[in-house]
Amino acid sequence: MATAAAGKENQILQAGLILFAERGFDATAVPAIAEKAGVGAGTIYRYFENKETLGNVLFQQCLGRFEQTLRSGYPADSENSREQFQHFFYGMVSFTNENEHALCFIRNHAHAHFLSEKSTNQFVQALSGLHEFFEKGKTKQIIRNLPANGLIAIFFGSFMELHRLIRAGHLEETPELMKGIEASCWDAVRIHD
Amino acid sequence: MATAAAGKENQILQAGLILFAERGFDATAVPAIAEKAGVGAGTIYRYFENKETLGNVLFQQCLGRFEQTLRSGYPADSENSREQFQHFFYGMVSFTNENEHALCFIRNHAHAHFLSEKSTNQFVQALSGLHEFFEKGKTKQIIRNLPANGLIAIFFGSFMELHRLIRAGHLEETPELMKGIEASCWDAVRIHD
Amino acid sequence: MATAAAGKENQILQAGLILFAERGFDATAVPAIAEKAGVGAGTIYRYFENKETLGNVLFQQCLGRFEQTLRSGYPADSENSREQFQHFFYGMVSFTNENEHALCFIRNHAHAHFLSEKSTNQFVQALSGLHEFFEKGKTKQIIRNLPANGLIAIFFGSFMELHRLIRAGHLEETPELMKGIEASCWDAVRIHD
Amino acid sequence: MATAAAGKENQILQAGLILFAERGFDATAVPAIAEKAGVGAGTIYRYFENKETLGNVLFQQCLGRFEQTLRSGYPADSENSREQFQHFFYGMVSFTNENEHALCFIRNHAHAHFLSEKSTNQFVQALSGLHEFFEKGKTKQIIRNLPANGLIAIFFGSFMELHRLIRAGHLEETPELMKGIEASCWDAVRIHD
DNA sequence: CATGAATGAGTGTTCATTCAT
DNA sequence: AATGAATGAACACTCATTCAT
Repeated sequence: MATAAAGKENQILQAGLILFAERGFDATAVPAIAEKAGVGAGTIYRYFENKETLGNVLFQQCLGRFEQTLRSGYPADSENSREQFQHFFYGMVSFTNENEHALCFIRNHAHAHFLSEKSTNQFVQALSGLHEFFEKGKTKQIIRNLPANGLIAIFFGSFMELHRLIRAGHLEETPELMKGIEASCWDAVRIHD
Repeated sequence: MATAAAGKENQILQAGLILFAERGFDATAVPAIAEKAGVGAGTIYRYFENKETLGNVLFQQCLGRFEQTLRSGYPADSENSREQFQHFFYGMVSFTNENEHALCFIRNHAHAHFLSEKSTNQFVQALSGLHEFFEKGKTKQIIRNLPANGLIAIFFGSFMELHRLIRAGHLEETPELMKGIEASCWDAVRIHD
Repeated sequence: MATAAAGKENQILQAGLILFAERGFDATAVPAIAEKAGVGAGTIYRYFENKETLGNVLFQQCLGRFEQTLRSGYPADSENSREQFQHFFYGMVSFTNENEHALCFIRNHAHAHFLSEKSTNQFVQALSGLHEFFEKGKTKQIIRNLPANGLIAIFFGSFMELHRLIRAGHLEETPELMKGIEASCWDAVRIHD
Repeated sequence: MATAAAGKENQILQAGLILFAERGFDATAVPAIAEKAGVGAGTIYRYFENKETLGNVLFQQCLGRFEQTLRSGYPADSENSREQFQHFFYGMVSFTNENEHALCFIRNHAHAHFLSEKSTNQFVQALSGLHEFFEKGKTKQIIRNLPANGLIAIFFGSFMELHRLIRAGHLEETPELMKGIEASCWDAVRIHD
């Protein structure tokens, strides 16, 4: 079967993602990943040089998918900043729903010791769309005059924390709630008359 | 000597806090804590049952101090919600400045595997002042009609992420910046006319 | 194809010899042998039961070739012991030159843990010509009255150590040097008037 | 007990020496050393950075003792070269008797992959007395005109091989035998009239 | 026949924890 | 009370060997 090999690699990546997201990188044993992936412990080392490499591949893969989600369908030419912001917001929502552990993993390991420079750069890269949006918005006097990475932090930090609450069951993800949160985030970053 | 013992305990707590904040709980070795604390490795086990206990004590202590900071001087009777909000905001700011590693540690371990139920509850408890503030504000039609823990998440998440940027040197903590951030956070949670 | 199979077996033997000689048996991985031999790792197990067997086959083969070299052209009927000794000496010299890694491998693994009894016996067997020569020489009062295996040890030990020096580049193999060494070895084992 | 700590280190060194000498460095597992030494596996790492370090410490220690044996009581001022040579020979004999596994270990690992440069230098250093002796002997026209390291190889190689035979029980170490071997080695390196 | 992906026992090493001092 | 040497279970990782293809 041609998919067998790729299958194993994916099983390892998936198992690693779940365990890293749930327990953290340092608290996850390689044999535990192997067991969850349904492969032998040695098999992991056929696909990844070591545990750190697996962590970095996973990190970059998640960020790549995240960036993809934010970019695809972005109304770049629109003059409606709010519409663009909503694209980002609901893009992130759908990303979290489609990639159950990805954002959790990214969030908890965004500044972890095992990350390579490439991984760190990927993080900046993934948010470059938002960065650009905020910069443009500031020149158009629509977005608050704060450093763009600060604005990203406000938006991203809020979102992450809310995401956790929802995942933990402390908040129910209803359309109304999401609408309220989106409005809140928007009001946090925009200029008010 | 009673103070000597208390001194050792504090040295251990301080060393543990710094290392847990900088490297993470799992990546920190107990002997490393002992060395930084200037005590023998075995001494740690005279004051704390095990590494997890030390982690939990530290977590609860930090949150206790955090809660204290938010509570002390709170203008509970004021009718000016904005003033109350500013108290929270600048309380958090001064807390981070006075407790260099505390918020970092809390942030990175807020949902760690080693936390006891008591620690988790302490987290909720520490934010209960904010919770109350938001609930009252909602009845007064000043605060957005979102679940209080959601509002906390927005405020706290933003603040944490910004704190990281500042600590990493990517953002400079100037009075203007803090004023801008405070306004942003306020606009995120309040109702706009 | 019969030759193809034999070809593979020889490739494996050759690769194994080189790596065992250079790195040692224990420090050589089977997949490394496979790679050097240009065959799949599994193929090795088609020709050899396991790594130990490969080591033993190699050991015996090298010793067999060594014995062959010493035997062929030996002036058995000569009354000139020195001439016979020179045959052994220069036979060993030419063997080392024609079998770059064989003596190295033999030397470093002459008493290795993986050797079977048969391999050990082969070692004695390979030197039986020398043994006989020394025994005869002793009865003829030409060779020193020491146990034959002791005389072999003196001759063989010297030769091996010199061989290493030459291979390591610490000594240059010139005809004069070889002549001097031969004389030295001969003086070590013969009776002096 | 003051000797307890030093005792452990010595137990580890002794156990390591025996196992490395008998089985070889690569074929010896660290837990096996620990077991033979009667200590926990982790204890080895309190005294030695890693297995390689243990190997190098052992190598240097053995060579140090060897050099000491050769140096102590050496009749440096004697004009009698034969007497000096006998000092070396019987020094080596007594060294092998007093340090059962040391020479075996040195011999089998004299060019092993794990040796540091310092260890390699120590090897040269340990034989520097012999080197000097041979060089002086050559100028005095007593020693054969061969490179000194070649002469060392002849002497050392013979001795090593004989040592193995004796240790394996294939040769009995009697005074007569040793006298004969000494004479043989001397005749190997000296100039004959 | 030949392969090389897959395995898991075994390796060297770390570290939370204990305990004799 | 305080220590830190000692421990051994658990870790990340390797490699001889197997077997489906």
